[in-house]
Amino acid sequence: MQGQVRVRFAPSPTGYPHLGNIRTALFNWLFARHTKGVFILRIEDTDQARKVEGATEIIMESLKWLGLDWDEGPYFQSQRLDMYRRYAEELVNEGKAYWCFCSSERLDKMRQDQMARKLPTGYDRHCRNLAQEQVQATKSSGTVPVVRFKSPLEGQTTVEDLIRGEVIFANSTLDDFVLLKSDGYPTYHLANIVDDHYMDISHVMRAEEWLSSTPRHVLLYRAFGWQPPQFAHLPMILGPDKSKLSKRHGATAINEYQDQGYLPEAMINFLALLGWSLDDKTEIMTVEEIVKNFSIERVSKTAAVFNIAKLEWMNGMYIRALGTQEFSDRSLPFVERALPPAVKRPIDAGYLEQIAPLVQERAKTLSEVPSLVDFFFTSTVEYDRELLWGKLDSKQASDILGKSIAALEKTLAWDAEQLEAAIRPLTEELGFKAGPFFGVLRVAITGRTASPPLFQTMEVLGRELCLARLAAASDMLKA
RNA sequence: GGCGCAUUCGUCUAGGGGUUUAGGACGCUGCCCUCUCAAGGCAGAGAUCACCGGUUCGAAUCCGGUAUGCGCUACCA
Repeated sequence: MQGQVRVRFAPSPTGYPHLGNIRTALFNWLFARHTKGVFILRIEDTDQARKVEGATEIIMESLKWLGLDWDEGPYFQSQRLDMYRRYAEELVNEGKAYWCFCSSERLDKMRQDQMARKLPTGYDRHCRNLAQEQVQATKSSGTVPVVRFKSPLEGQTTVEDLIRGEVIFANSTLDDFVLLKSDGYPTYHLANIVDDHYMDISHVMRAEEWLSSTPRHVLLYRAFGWQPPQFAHLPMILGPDKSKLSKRHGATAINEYQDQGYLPEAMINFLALLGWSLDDKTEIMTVEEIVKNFSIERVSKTAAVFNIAKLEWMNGMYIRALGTQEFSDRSLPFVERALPPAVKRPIDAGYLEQIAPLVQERAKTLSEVPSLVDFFFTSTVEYDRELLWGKLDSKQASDILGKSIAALEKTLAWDAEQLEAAIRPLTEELGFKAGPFFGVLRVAITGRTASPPLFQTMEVLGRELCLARLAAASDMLKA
């Protein structure tokens, strides 16, 4: 299939995928979907030492959560060891690579030395020209070698980058990097090139940190006689201190955002805008719109600082756009998980749905919902009695409560309209403004000074609970 | 130290030589709405487009240099 776009997301399972990784996955996916191409998932598990148990599963779950479905894979490099070894040996046989027996001690010392003398660091090519017999002898003595690539000593290598243009590297700055490690695993460089070629990858879209090693990759393609794919190095995502985003910056793993109640659709929208833009004004977009409009030409060159305040805003926008039922359903697991243990389970979904419209526009994340709705579920509410009167005094609060209880006891239809009709006239009667007056009732009923509108809250809470809480407040003032 | 990339409001960004008194968004401030908190509406502050030279009638936009930031510099990816 000539001309078809084939891209891949190739994470290494050395940890949970963070925002930067996922943004890379997203851009690849967007490009594939936009071009009706193929999106491939490949797990680059060639580092046995840093491998993290369960990371592959989390990677796949995260992609699924966001709706980034892949068409092929997951492929695992650890299952293709023979192939990499074969290609490494092929290069050795052709004189384009060589066996290196240098111990890590020697390498360390060499590096220390170079740094101390302020010289560029890099392998000193000690084993580059070993005689055939020497290689055989050392091998049979039991020393396990690595395979190193024979980088050209002079000339330059040009990388064509779709985002950055032509980037030129002097070959003298490239050392003889390792292709095959002594444990039989390939390095990233080898496995990556072999796989990208073998999988017929048309575009390599990855983070900018890879730009420096791209000339090595170009050289490798050339050594194999293969056509390199097109490269596009994406701008990096930075923490507030402008350094590469990492665990140091707090929550960076994508699944933490899921736990914190961010919606996948908001996450996609936000991440898409980190390094890409549609125009000078459009920000809220559906995935379909993003897919339709995505292009590498509009990817920016400059690194972006991850701005969580804007993510929160955007998530709030998406939450408010949800239907009540949808919002309620998606909040349920969070409520189930975070409400006090005393609240009986399972949580009444129907009741939650009644509450939902009252809190929906007040939540920036789903994980805030439990703390917004808890007083609807507990039998009583707790608060400091001073809260009850606020700027008034306890005597006034006591009057307000007494009169309100009396009026409410006579109210038969317990809906917001009737409740307001019963209470509001009292404010004038007793000479208070509505604010402070309702404030007393609000604290008595919800236990807090900020809540959804009073009468709607009372309607949902029901006559019995409301009267009980008002009575409790009244008693509290007498005590 | 070497190599590479980048540089527009605090942050995300628009801008591809004259339409720019540099536009939008988040955040911030104020006002309106209002029973509180939100949401919403309106207004405002906030960028000598890193700096210095050059090209041009004209530069945020093109070209050099400098500075700063970041990345890479592993038998990690």
